[in-house]
Amino acid sequence: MYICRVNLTYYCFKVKTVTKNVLKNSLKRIFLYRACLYRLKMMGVEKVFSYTLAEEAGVTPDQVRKDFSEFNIRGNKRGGYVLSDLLEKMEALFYRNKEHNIILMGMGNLGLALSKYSRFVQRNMNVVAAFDIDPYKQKARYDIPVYGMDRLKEIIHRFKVKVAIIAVPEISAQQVCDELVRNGIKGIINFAPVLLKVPEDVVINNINLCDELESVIYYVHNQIRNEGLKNIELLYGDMK
Amino acid sequence: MYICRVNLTYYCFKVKTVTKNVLKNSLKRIFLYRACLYRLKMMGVEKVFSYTLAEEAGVTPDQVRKDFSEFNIRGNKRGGYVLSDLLEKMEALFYRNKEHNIILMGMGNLGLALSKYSRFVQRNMNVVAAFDIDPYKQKARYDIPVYGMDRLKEIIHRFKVKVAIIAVPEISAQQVCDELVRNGIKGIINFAPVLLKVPEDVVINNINLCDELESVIYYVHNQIRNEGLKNIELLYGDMK
DNA sequence: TTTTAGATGTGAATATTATCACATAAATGG
DNA sequence: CCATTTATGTGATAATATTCACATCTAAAA
Repeated sequence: MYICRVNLTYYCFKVKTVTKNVLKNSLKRIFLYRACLYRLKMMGVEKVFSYTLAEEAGVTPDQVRKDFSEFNIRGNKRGGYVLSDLLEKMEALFYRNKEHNIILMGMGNLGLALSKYSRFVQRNMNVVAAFDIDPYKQKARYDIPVYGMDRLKEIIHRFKVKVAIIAVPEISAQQVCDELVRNGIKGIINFAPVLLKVPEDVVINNINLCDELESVIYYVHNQIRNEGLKNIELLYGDMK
Repeated sequence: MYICRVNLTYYCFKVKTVTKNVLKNSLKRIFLYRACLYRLKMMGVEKVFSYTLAEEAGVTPDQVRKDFSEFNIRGNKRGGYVLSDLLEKMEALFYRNKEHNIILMGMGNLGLALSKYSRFVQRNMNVVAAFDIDPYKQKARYDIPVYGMDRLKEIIHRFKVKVAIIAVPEISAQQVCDELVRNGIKGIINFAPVLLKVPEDVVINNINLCDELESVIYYVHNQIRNEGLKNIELLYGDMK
């Protein structure tokens, strides 16, 4: 437990050392829990227990409590968790209270769709500008301004942008990525179907739509279910 | 090792029992390896070793070999792997040789973008039709035909569709999902930010764009890097 | 107010996953 | 053609993640 003072106010900190993977896995489930909690909230639920949430999320109650423990999210002994409290703590985890400015690279089909995705705004994530090399797109009217790459540096600095979305064609993705990194971007969501090379201090989250679809096809074809049996038999065929 | 005969040809099968999670994790990495291999192929590489691929994918050589072993993908002792062979085997894994008909639910911003996503076609995944309740969209001209829900059953049967993409608003996602399941759909990619409830034999792959973005923001803000240090310190602040 | 029941939070135990290490096989060179 | 080198493939081992179990605390009941 550490105590420090900022502007006449004392803050009390707890320091916890965890391995990065523990955090990653827990974090993924925190997203899951949050989705469940919003659903339960809609249904009028005000208080949840670890087993309520576990049931909804398809995990064990222990896992829920352990995950909460990981992020220092605490409930009431015997009293479970107050749903609104839980959600508040989770939103705080994701810096929801602060505003985040994001830029969008590429105004093709996907970029256009993302630029209109209103949910980002609902969650304090503002797509402040898009960039595209097509001069026509720079002139056309969209929900957000579209610039050429020449104004990238200026916009990133003005809006203190740290995170970018890459929705450009595969062929130019790495080049765009390098340019972003050069201008101080620290986090990237990449929709281009390539693995981008970035320095160690830049976080990349790849979303490959084809891969996602193919993995579903694989599961369907091999009849691998989400629930039920734990072990499966694989057949490897070879013509003789 | 099992041997069976089909149409005068003998097939030799190897049966392997694995836990579902091992398969899931390995499969995810197989996608990763495949992406790396395509990059290496573009660079003119023809032969790879487990350590070449490991380096590219950011895993250990042992992991690569173990994963290959899981899916019975075999190389040449001392000779590494012939790149084109590897890719062929991987594509076969994903039933790339067969055609897959897919339907798209919802022709909003995201649905429209997905309907134009040409890469699906390149990988033998055909979006044969879209569905939207908006009569205007049913009349308008798109790259693929857009129908009302009344024709869902007919199309699914005609094209033997097993996999669907849900890109409808959150509010109607569960309803659409139920309708799909009722008509025999066994795999779903869901872009609506809700957790869909499905029977055990239906596979769901949720892609939540906000969550993905938020997780990047979380990593950036907490300076959690992808590489480097294995342990991190978390600070949990409370005002005193 | 005291007791009781019931849920949390977390160290300990178990299960799972990744790494190690080496037997094995193939290409190369003498 | 044999020795040697080198990369694969996979059991054995180490590391990691999940589940168990229980001490702890609190809300409700008596």
